[in-house]
Amino acid sequence: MPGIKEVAKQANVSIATVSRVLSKPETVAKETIKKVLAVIEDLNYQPNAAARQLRMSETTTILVVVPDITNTFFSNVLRGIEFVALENGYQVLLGDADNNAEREKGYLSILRQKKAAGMILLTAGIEAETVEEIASEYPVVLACEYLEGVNVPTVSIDNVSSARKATEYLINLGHKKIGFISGPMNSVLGRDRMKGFYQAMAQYNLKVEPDLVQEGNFSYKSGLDMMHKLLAYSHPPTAVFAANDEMAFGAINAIEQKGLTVPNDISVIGFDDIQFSSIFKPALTTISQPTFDIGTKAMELLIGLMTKQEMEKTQYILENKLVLRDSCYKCSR
Amino acid sequence: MPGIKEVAKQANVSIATVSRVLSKPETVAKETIKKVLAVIEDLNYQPNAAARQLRMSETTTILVVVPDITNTFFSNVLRGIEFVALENGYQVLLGDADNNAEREKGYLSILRQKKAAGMILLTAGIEAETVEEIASEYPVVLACEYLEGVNVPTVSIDNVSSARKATEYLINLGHKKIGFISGPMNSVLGRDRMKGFYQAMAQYNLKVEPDLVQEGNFSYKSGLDMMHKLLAYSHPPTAVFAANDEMAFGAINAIEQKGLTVPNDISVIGFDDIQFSSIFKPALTTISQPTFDIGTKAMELLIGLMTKQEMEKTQYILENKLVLRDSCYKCSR
DNA sequence: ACTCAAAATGAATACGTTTACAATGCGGTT
DNA sequence: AACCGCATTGTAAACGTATTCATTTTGAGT
Repeated sequence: MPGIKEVAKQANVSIATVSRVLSKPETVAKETIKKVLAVIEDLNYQPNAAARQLRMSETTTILVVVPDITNTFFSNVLRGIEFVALENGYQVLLGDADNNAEREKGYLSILRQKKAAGMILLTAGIEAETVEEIASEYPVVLACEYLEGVNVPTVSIDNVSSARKATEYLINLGHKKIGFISGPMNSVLGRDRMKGFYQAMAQYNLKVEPDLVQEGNFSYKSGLDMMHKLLAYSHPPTAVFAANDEMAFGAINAIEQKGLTVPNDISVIGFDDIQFSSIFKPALTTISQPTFDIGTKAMELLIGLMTKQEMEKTQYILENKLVLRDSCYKCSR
Repeated sequence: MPGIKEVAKQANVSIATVSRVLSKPETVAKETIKKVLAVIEDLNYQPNAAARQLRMSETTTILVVVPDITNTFFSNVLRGIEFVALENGYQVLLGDADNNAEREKGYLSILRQKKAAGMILLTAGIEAETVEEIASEYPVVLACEYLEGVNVPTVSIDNVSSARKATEYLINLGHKKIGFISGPMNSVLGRDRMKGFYQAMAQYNLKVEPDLVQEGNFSYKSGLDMMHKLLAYSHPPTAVFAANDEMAFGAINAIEQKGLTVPNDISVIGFDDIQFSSIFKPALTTISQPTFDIGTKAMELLIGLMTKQEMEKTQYILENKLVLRDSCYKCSR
């Protein structure tokens, strides 16, 4: 409630001095600083953010757009972002796109209104060119997804090679008939992981049967449904690669509903290594992403952009690893 | 980039009319509106949020403080909040307290700087009196937790009676030696749920053995550890009530690690009904909270406070229900 | 054609800061 | 004594918008 001029009056100085005490203390006499600080403390004065922002034309808020806040994978990245944001005096504005490209687009106005100084996109439901256009005007970094040919600072893992790695693991276990439950084809993530699957199969001269590739939408239910579809074929796969963990859980439960067991009858591998993957039974073999690190790195990158620092590098591919647990086993057939 | 005066110049009107076109269109001629709107469209003009906020001394941002963004229980509430926030033109600023009261306190300055018009607390790590003090100065609503004797608008479930209900269910199944894995005693949630447990036991004249009550911290690992402790006693319980689902998972996995099965050897009931509870095996019997609704209701309440509407009611206790799944069974001993 | 109320517009101010610039005071140098 | 440089402080102007008040335009009624 009290403004800077109230402080100035009580401290018997000009408002300029008060302002300086807060932002450039080295230019004001120690004696005065002490006096002013005392009044500030006394009145519990806090500078008005809007006024400061207007004057300086810069804000300390940034926007993070998440496809689904409920997914622990994303919320972990978010945690990383918030962590370094806070450390550097930034606040994060949350935009839950709810898997809806239109809603995602709506958040862009926040940048235009200068309510946020920059943005981190945890997904790209919107078209690549729109992203590039926005990025040319405002500080933007892409996390989790790598957009081919788009020159926007990015931090992610290599989804293609990771998916290849997962598939190879299954192949090396002796599996030949391998099913794939993909993510939605309209997402980069979905397409990249599928690409990796095909690469691995081709590399080992294994034929991928179109019937054994089903498109899910990253949800538990789609994993369950698609697995049931796969099980209905005359020659079901001996191993299944699900493009994320939640779908893998669905697949496993579908298999068990049919009276079969994982990994003895069918092996299942997932992707992401969310929290529950190690709690689930059987514990899920999966690709682990450094979610927290993706978040911190993305935020560091964004800070670099916003403060116009010279950047040695703007594309980061973080390491991921295959974590071996109990849901895969050697092929017995 | 273009300001209101650029629009004014190109439309050949004063900045006042441009402003009016945006905020009070009914006071300006249709002809002019069309002209101005065209220029706005053309220049892709967006009003500067900081300037507007400074002039009107009100912002459309609200702050939500979450104890742990990673917990799907809270992220679901958050989703509800964001949903109605967006619908009403508000943005939500995220504060992840990371289960740290100090960090939680730090977010209060955001209110003082007027960066946010109000706040929703999804937890109360800070003391009740601090909350009340803040609430007397700014619009604040409490969600998820009910603070005894604190007159702050609240939406939650009745944790005490729900915990009682869960315990009663176990008792009616014939269990007498019932263990309890509590939440942390420094949280209201933890204390309330324990209170319910004791009430039910007392009501049925069952003795609660101090050894069978263990304090966890709502994490999977603490559930696992505490259950191992319970199993180590000479007369382990035949049923266990875990104060949240994650600890229940830990308990179940601990039981199975000992070669026992749930629910045949020991029944386990949880609390919250997070997403994973129906996926887990055995599917978890638990108390289901209307998380999304808690979020929407809390945000509606906050909007009411911020717009100074007359409120018929400021304390909401939402319904919860016991969802029966596969982790509990009749006592065989 | 003239009047007058109502409708539409413009000029000017305030919101609470930061900061460029000017003003002041002080000690030391010539 | 006059002057200079430096440290400290104050004055005033901006930032982009909303709004009060005054002014102009419009249109209906005579």
